[in-house]
Amino acid sequence: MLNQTGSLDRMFQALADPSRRAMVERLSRGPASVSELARPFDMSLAAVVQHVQVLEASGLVRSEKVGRVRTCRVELDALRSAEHWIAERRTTWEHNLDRLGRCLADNPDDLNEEE
Amino acid sequence: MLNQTGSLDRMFQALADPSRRAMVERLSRGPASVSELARPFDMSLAAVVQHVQVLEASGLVRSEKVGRVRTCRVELDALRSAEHWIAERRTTWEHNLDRLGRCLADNPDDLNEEE
DNA sequence: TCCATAGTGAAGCCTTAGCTTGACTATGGA
DNA sequence: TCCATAGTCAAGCTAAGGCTTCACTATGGA
Repeated sequence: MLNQTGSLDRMFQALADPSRRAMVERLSRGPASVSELARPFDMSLAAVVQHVQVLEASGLVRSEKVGRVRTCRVELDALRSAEHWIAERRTTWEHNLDRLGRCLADNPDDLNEEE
Repeated sequence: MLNQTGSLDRMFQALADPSRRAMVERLSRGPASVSELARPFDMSLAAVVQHVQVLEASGLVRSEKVGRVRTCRVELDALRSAEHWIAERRTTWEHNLDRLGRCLADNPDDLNEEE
């Protein structure tokens, strides 16, 4: 869990590209070869391979080659940790708003501070 | 909800930078001015302003200027929708693994298909 | 044995990101 | 009224990102 900064960088960076998100989307429905991943795209195979490499470097996807076919699948833990980072900030902020709300409800005069 | 592709691009892109994540982190603990956001960084104010603009364009942060101070705060909905995208893929894949597991448990002979 | 399939690797190209600096514009307190 | 504060705007620079093409390397089926 230490120094996850770089890995979060790579994960969010990986998810920032619509083609790569589409690939993750596809892989969430089951493993696929690079060529299968490439099918929906109007893009060279080489480009798709590069996207897969980015996804793999980010930890979001794992792949292994059997014969001449490289099969890719999503990596649950990485998905979880990206989700978790966001959830943490969200809930922190939600609790803040909550406290603020209760505070305002308790002291209705404080809308304009110190007035 | 339609055509959220571009906005997801911008959100994940925004979260891909460690400085910007640190700013979101800071803002999740409460609103802050641009200068406050800048304080922890060894970076020009202008650079920080540009980060804030990226965050704002992504929808993750909202800001408003009062007097000469621009106050920033995180936007809950955007945070939720980024989180949601990941959660969807994750659960889809989790259910897949689940089904696979049950399937293998039911037909222990299918480990090598068709053999 | 031959050919089509499935990738790999490297070079190059153009665009975008993440800064910097320097000049400039409100604001607001002493 | 003046000056420090808090931003804003615009160049410009370097590096990274997202492609392409082309040449090349297994594999596996007919």
